[in-house]
Amino acid sequence: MVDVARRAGVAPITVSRALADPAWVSGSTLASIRRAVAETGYVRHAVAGSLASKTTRCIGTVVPVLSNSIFADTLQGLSEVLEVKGYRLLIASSQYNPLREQRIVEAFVEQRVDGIALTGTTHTERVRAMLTRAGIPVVEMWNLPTHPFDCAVGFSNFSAARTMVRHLVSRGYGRIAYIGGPTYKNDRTQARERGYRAGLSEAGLPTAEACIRRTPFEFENGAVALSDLLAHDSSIDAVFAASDVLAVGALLYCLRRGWPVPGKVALAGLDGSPIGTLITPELTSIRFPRRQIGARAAQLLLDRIGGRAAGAMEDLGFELVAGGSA
Amino acid sequence: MVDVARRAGVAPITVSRALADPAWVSGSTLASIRRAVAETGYVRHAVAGSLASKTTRCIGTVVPVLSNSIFADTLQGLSEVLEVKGYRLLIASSQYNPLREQRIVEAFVEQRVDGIALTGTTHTERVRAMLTRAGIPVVEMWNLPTHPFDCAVGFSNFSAARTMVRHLVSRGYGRIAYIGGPTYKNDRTQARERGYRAGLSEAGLPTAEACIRRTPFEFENGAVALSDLLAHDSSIDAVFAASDVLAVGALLYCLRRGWPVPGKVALAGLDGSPIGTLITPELTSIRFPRRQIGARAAQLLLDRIGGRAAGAMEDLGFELVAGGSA
DNA sequence: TTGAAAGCGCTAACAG
DNA sequence: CTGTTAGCGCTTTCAA
Repeated sequence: MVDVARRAGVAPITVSRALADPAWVSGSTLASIRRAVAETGYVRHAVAGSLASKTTRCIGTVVPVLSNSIFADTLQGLSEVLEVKGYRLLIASSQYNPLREQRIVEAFVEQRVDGIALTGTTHTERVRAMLTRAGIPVVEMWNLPTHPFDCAVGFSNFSAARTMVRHLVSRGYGRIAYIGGPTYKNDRTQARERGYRAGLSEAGLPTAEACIRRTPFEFENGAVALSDLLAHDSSIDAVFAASDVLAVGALLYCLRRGWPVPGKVALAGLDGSPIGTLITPELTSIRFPRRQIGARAAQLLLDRIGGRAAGAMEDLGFELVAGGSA
Repeated sequence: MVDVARRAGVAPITVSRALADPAWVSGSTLASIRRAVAETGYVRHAVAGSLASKTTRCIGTVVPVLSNSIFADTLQGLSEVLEVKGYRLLIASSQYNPLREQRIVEAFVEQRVDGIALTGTTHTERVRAMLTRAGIPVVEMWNLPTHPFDCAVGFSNFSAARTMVRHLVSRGYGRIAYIGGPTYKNDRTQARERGYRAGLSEAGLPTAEACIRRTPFEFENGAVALSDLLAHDSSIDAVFAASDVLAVGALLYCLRRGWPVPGKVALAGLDGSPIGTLITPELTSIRFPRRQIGARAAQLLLDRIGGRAAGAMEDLGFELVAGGSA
């Protein structure tokens, strides 16, 4: 920067200003600085800039996995909003492990990110302590926390699951099994499972542990779980999978076996993935504004960084999509 | 750090050493520093550290999109290898746009990343110039460059596509249409399309522009392209989609219409996505070591950072998976 | 094994 | 609109 300044015949701080906002310097000064930058191939040293300005214009985010496209949409929403404001998004995946999330958050705090977006509401004590102490704006996404950290944007995973069970009951299904994700330290899968149980019990239907499977979100696991459920209880007439990945896996399994759906067994999912609407029969599911969750999360962080009040909590809701699978 | 040092009764530099590598200080010193860190809640300031040490221990990577799980696997491979060595992965998506890639690379250089992993071999002149000038180790992934930058790891997209056409020809198909991705500034889709044409021409089959569709990688686009192809030429007996997303979309469309596959039309894809093996009929496709591409890319970057020679080029190959769809 | 001194390259604050 | 001064918080280098 000193070199550029010398060439342009100005002080370094003027180069700094010209680069930060061209409107801060006169037209002729800007032109000579631009020329000097081009001639020298100068590239701003953002690390030094951040140290001096005490701001990195970086936002960190933790998603469980990158391989599930539902989070990709949220990341897209986050990055679109942040990009416009000149913020950069640092993405990391926790593999559904709070300790990995903790390590990621530690790194984010060390890097002095200006804000953090977390997936879910399950975090270690140390994560809570570090973020509180560091005073970094935080937004929790994809579920509505009972003990919010700061801001949150998502929907009620509990209500979504219960709504689906109500729908299945209204369609006349009475033996509704459940395939969910692993519930260990996962607020969203826990809420969905509670929603399933609540839906059954309010319909006066029994919940049997034997009609519940918990398995990682992979297509094939949906198939395995379904086959296992039906092998153990042939009276099951509907299976609610708390994720479209599992539901699609189960549906493809039925098609492979030549079983009619919902003739042999009705199927329903949760997520509203694009593939669910293309498959035959169309998958009954629940759709969430996935990209919007990210976009609003970004906006809430920017608001907080801009000094606006904390504690915002936004429920973006969900929508049941009735397909032919149930 | 000064506070921590004072509490521990040592100089700041000793704290710095203890945090960087516990083996650099004596056991008792380490203990008192650890205590002081815990008492004060001190968190290392990585930005200041990077400025002083001229290394960020960050690697930047650019993928086209996050929503396609094929890149998620590569990112997983990258991050697993880097994590072990204490490097952090910065992820950004270019949306298949070289100018967006350029902006991302500019930001990476400003942040002084220690290495960069790019998807594909199509880059702007400015990207090449910046990276060369900055002397940052670079690895190109997913295709083998004719004019490599530095290192590369991938496979021949051309050969993969040609191999699939040969397979279809060997199965007796003679009117093979093609659904590919947009070829504008995309070396991989270009190579695949060339492979398709080469496969046809070496079999003595004509290539007709009317039998080619180019469309973004979305399930539904595969359906639209297939329906369009068949509407224009009912003699088509096989369709090769240069991506499983498009192929699965096309296959689901056939199932929706009640068309037998391959009875009505044979289908083949490219990518080896998990869903292709679960669908009925199983999708004929070509599988790549997606995670391995990332893992090797990371290792090549680490080697370069460690001072080892540049210019490594690794062909990780591919494997044809014959399913019932063709 | 530990410490003192000297920056890393930039921007905030204030002044003109 | 532009410049001067004084750090930001750490690590390198050299020395003890």
